[in-house]
Amino acid sequence: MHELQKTYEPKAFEDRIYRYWLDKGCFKAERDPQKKPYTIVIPPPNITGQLHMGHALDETLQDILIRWKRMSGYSALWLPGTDHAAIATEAKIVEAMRKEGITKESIGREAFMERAWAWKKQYGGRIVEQLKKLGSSCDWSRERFTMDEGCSKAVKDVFVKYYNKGLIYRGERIINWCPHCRTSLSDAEVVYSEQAGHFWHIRYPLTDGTGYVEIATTRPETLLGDTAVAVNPDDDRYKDIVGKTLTLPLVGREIPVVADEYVEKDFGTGCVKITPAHDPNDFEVGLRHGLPVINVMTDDARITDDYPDYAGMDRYEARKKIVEDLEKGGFLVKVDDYAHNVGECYRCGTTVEPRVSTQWFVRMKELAQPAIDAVRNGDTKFVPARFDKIYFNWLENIRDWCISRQIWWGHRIPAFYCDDCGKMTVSAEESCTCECCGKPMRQDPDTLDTWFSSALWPFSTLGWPDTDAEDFKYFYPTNTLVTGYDIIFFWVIRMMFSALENTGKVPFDTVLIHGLVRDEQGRKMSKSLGNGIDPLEIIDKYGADALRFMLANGNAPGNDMRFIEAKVTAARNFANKLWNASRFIMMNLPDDFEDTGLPADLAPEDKWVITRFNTLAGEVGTNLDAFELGVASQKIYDFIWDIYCDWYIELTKPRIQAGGDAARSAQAVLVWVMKGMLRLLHPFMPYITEEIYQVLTDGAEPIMLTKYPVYDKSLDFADEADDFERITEAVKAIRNRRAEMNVIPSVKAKVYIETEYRDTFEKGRIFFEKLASASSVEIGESFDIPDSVTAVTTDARIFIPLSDLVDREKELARLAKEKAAVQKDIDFSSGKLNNPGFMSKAPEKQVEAEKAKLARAMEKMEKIEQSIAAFSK
RNA sequence: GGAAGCUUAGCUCAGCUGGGAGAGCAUCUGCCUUACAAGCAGAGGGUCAUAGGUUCGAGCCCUAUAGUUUCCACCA
Repeated sequence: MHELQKTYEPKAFEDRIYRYWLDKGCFKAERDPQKKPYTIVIPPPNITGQLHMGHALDETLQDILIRWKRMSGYSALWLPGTDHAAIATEAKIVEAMRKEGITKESIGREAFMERAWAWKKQYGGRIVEQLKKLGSSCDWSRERFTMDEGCSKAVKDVFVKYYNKGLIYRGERIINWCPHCRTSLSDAEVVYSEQAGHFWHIRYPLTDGTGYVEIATTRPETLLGDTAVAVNPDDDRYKDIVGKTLTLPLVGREIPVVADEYVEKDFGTGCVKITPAHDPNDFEVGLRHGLPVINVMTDDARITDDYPDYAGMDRYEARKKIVEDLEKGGFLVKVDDYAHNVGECYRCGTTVEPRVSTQWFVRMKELAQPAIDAVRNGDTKFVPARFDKIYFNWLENIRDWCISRQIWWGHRIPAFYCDDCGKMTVSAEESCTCECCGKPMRQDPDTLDTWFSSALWPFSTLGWPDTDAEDFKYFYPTNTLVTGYDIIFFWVIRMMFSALENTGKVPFDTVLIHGLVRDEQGRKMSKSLGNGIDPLEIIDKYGADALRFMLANGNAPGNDMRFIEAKVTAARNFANKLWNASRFIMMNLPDDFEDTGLPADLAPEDKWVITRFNTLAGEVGTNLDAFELGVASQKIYDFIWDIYCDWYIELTKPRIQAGGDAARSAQAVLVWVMKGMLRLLHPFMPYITEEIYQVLTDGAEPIMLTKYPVYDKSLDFADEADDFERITEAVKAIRNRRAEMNVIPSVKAKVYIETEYRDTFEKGRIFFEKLASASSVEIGESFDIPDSVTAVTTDARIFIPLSDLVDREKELARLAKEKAAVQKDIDFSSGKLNNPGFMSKAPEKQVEAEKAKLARAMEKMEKIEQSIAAFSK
């Protein structure tokens, strides 16, 4: 057995403890038929990622839950893994190659994939190692990756199944295009930000030469692809020109004027240029009116060769040139400043270009409905519940999901084409031969949206599509999904409908939503602001336990929190407090101490602390059941610091110093409560609790595999505990009086306690000496000690004869003030009890409580009045 | 345009199904009382944004208003 070192230094043991858990196989979940399963699948961090505060919060909450459930008798599985992060990873690799002067195209798909896998091998494990520093009790033997064999099989199977059911289709649609990543994006992958732009007003002349219409646009370069101008059918200004044609400036194309409800009469000029290939709304208008779709840009947003004057220019150069040319040609009417929202790629921030192209889509309507129903009928619930509104809102307005990406790193779309006859086959096979021509088919070059595979994560990681897989049968559906509100759209929704469609069950029963960790000023932590705080640095400085406690404590689910270093310091100080308390206990244990549980001969203070601990255990369980982790941790903190350290340890000191049987029973209770509170705290601060427990129990067993305390009726000594508080109340009253009068602790004074609870106070005699600086204690029915300091509690009048310090005037004034305060209590309580409404409508429990309160106040009032009378003599 | 959150002590935030407002930090006063100065004992500090309403009773429920943050939609 090693001893605890004098100061709390988390660095000295955290890594050692983590290895100890790994060596003992503590994280490994067994499929124990005797136990109930409890499963969490980790939101897989990107392999490109570095641990940030968001992860730290997310993992901490999951680890608290999984450790608590594991200690509560569940077969608890926390399944870890990583996400291949298609676009983000490909971007990193392309960037690395660029530095070497290589491009994707120059080395080809196969060589690129080799590089990508090598990159994954080298860096993909980095974030996993960082997770371990936090103390995450993941079952690493079950670690998965979204592109491993099993997950890839699940992806293919789902794709083929969806296709055969008509849930996946391929078609030419307008999609969000990132010219930098050169791929399509889903709606969820576009973020909007307001930007200062311009509104260019341009004249389009009527072909018959009878005039012109004026349109306004924020993107004049798209003029090249205009195939109509639309007006509102009810707009009298333009009634006559509907059906006529215009001559498109610079291009010379003849385009019709069409009438469409989409156009708002009162906005702009009431005339809208229609570019079906480069605007989602225009695309719809185009469909309604059978307009041609003319794509004017390449995949990197340059003008195509069809427009020689602008060919090869990027869209912003082209914009400039086109505006100049319009001006020269007399078509430009005016330019207004205009702030508008611009869509950007969520990965690289490049302005998205809406673009018509052939892509694969998931038909969402049929899939969305069961996902809506599952939350509506409570199969899955959000914590806090308000997030279901966001969920419903998104699902009810969902559009088809564009799942194909024009990148190479990811799951390749399992569709094959025959170049001879044009036949397409969708198949999970590696390769296909054309049914008609018997020739090898060419696989679709595109890959799938990274979220397509993460949507299957809760079941693909457990062995699905093999529905007989033991893990799948035992651990699925999972229980709690812990994630930030910012990825409800990306992930939670897609897991919901994917699980319902493929497994017939919801993927989890609860979604615990947390907020963002912001900086001290409340700003979002971001790379560009450079205000991010590295969790690893914090762990290095204060320990993982302090960071975890800070993240879990005093925060309500779903709310953002600020990262304030002082809060970590406070958590570290708490750990230090616990550390020192355990040192105190251990240095006072005899070498032959045998831990045989609670002794038979419990002192009043023992029953008091045991009762309070027992109550705490009950409350913590209730709070954890309700996912109120912050409330639970606060209660544990309060108990350890205020009850155990500040009171109970002090209360045991007389017995410890006395030695013998008294000391032995005190030691036994100290150890018993210490072990209990270490267990309660363990999910929050796993390292320090394990370290102390190991030393305290001489390495008998890991605390993380012991039983989590729950309320135990046989340990509830409520009446005796309440009785004991007459003593603590009196001690506090004496301390209070002494402090007010600036009497230092080394100045001892005799204490006379006048009370009807003489037995109670007799038992607490020693505490007045040790905790209230009493030189000696007299307990009696009635005292008359002139010129003494008085302290009054509900149950006692206490006289402290510090005659030279007593100022009668001040003392009387103080008593008068106290009297007024108690009088207020009496008025309040009797007011309530005299209120017929309260008496007839309030629950009986309330009425009884109020009566008891009044009785206590009356008792105290009587004592104050006695004291005033004595002083006034 | 639609939706949600927040507004509680100087600061950062808790406050469970409505029953006389709490913590940490900061401030002030004492104290090295041999587990802990990363500590101990005390103190001060709040018309719980505003205005109505429901209720015997409202920080908590309802309505409106103001400020603030965020999400969704996207009128060219």
